[in-house]
Amino acid sequence: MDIQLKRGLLDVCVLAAIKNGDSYGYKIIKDLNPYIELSESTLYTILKRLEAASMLTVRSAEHDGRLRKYYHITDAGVRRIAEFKEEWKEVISVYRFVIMEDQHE
Amino acid sequence: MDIQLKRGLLDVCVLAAIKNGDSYGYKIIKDLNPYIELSESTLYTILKRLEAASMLTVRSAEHDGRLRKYYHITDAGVRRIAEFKEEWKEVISVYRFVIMEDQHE
DNA sequence: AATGAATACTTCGTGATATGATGTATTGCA
DNA sequence: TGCAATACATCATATCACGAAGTATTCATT
Repeated sequence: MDIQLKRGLLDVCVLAAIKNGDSYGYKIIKDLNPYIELSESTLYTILKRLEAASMLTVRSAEHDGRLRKYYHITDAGVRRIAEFKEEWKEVISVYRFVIMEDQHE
Repeated sequence: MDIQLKRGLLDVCVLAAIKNGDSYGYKIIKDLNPYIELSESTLYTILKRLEAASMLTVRSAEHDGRLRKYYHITDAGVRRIAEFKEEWKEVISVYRFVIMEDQHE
């Protein structure tokens, strides 16, 4: 997918990926993969950003000797998803404009 | 609208705005305004980018003593809109993922 | 035992890009 | 005379996705 189109979706995808149960970096990538591709560097950047914005909290845990950082969504994170859904109405309106102009031929 | 969401839409909006007839900067902003807001500096940056990518051509004309630069869409520009419509299917798939996770409560 | 793939997280540099600020210049209205 | 609207231009800045490179462990295969 076009990188510019991704920009508006990635943050919310990550929040959605942890909404129904805490998850960790590697798993989030695997879970999102069928819908949207993102690299590790991208994901960890996003996780840090969302943490700084208090949209998720982190807890470290050891699993089979390996470190895992579990991410938990906050109320602000849940609200962010709700906002996204609201904004989507505007996105659809913009999409319709493009289609309308395109089919005007 | 969230700036990140805009990023994937602006270029195509500008192309759509000139698809059915050449237009100029100031008019493009007014025409797009009901659907998506963008400032002059943003628009002129986009127009330059699209011109560099051969998605539109420019022609200067004088109108009431004032300079106007009319922008004309190229075949590549038309193709860009078609590509956008294809990519939109992926966007919808991502949106559905977010909704699905959100309503999982 | 050794090798490599998979798991798991981290940091850094880079390029793309939307936007505010600022500037120039003309037209038209109050 | 002054101000809003029209019309285009440039610059600096902040945000962000991503590749590259690194560290370290587990597990299956040879």
